[in-house]
Amino acid sequence: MLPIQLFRQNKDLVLDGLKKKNFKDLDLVDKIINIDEQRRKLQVENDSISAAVNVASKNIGNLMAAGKKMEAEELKNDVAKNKEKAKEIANQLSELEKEQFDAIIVLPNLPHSTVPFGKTPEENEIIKTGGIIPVLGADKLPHWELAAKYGLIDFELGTKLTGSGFPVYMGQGARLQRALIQFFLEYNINAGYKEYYPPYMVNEATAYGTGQLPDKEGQMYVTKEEGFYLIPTAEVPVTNIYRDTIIAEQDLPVKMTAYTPCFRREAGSYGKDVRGLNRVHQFDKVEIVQLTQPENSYSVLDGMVAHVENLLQLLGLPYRILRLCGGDMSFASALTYDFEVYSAAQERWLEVSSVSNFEVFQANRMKIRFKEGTGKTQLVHTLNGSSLALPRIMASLMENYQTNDGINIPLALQPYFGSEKIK
RNA sequence: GGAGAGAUGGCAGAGCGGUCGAUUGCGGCAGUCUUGAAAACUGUUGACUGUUAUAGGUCCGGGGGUUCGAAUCCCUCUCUCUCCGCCA
Repeated sequence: MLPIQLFRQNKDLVLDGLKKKNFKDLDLVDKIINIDEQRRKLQVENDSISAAVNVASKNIGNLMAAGKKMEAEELKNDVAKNKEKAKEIANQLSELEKEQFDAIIVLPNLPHSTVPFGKTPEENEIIKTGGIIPVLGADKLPHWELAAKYGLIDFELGTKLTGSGFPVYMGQGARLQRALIQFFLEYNINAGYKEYYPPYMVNEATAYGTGQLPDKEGQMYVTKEEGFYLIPTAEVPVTNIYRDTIIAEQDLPVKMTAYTPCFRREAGSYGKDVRGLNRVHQFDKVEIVQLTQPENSYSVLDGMVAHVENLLQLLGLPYRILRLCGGDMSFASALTYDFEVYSAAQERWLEVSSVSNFEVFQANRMKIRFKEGTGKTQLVHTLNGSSLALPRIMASLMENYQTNDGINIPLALQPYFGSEKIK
């Protein structure tokens, strides 16, 4: 949620940002500013009545103690009148507050100045390409066929147990999955991230904090009795660890990592997009989250991008890094870099990580603040990224490293996997 | 699932209708003393809103009520703890 101060101080900045994000309903900005002015006027009125009532109440107490009952009664009448007026104002006030909130909550975050203009994924900016795309023979197989050939993943079995999009990993496939999780976590921990193992279900307040609610309600699974949401990413519980807290400045940056399964309903997808591991309802991911001072957040973002890039290099996968355009960015993000790896049998790029700076957008909702040296409290910037999402890494590893007699395991992964090759 | 107790500032813990945003202790910060540190002593130490700045207003788990006035009384919800039952 955008801080209201921004509207008062820099309306043009808000408007320009919203345009870049292709937000249509720009009239909301003026509406919010108007409401805010009215609201504050009423607030002042309300406060002065409260002040009068407070003084009168104290006087009544004193008069009663002095035995001047008549005068006390008179004052009581005054107070009663004031309170009637106050009630009216309070009603208007809460109405305005709600109106303001409803208007401001639907506004997306403002994009960073480096975010390119654009509406569709095609307009994302490719800022870097790395690694070498392997040359495969004509008999190359897509990962779903490799999965069947070596008995690594059973998609139909998952359909039997649950439904489509819930693959069952088995044997060497399950082991590869476990090895990747371990590898990613260790890599993050070595870079100074603290490991967390959070709940896989969260309550409404938590889902709201990171912006899943009210924006993406339909994308999450919900439990029937409790109304808990199955997490679509570890970002949700992990960032919320610091909800409603004031962090000492010397404890920044806070660096957290967590492995969790992720659950996404992803209604409306079809065709080659959902084939095999390309898009599933349950998948594993290792996430990194940082909370920082505002002035550091963009260098921290660069650091996280380098961190994820290095991980892909260790796996020897061909990758590219995209800076998302305004129209393709998520609701809450100010700047997002997507990482895609090339899956050499499908001959397509697959998104495996998304690294974003949310600036104060999430922190404002969650009231995550820090205390400066001067004693002033202000909102932190929140950042997160995947390092990494598992299924598409699996897909690309399988396809790119396939040989006639098996699938090679990259060197960096071998200590975790326990052998050099899947046969 | 059954029975009982409780939720107050970073933590511990008082307050049970009026000058309480809240006694006190610990912790934190600053100072005195010291070559330095510790100890001791002194002072200071919540958040939000708001004003040019003062001021003012709000907040004692959430919501509602009684009252001129509520942390204090009533209702309700949520959560925590203790005991019993059940269970991996």
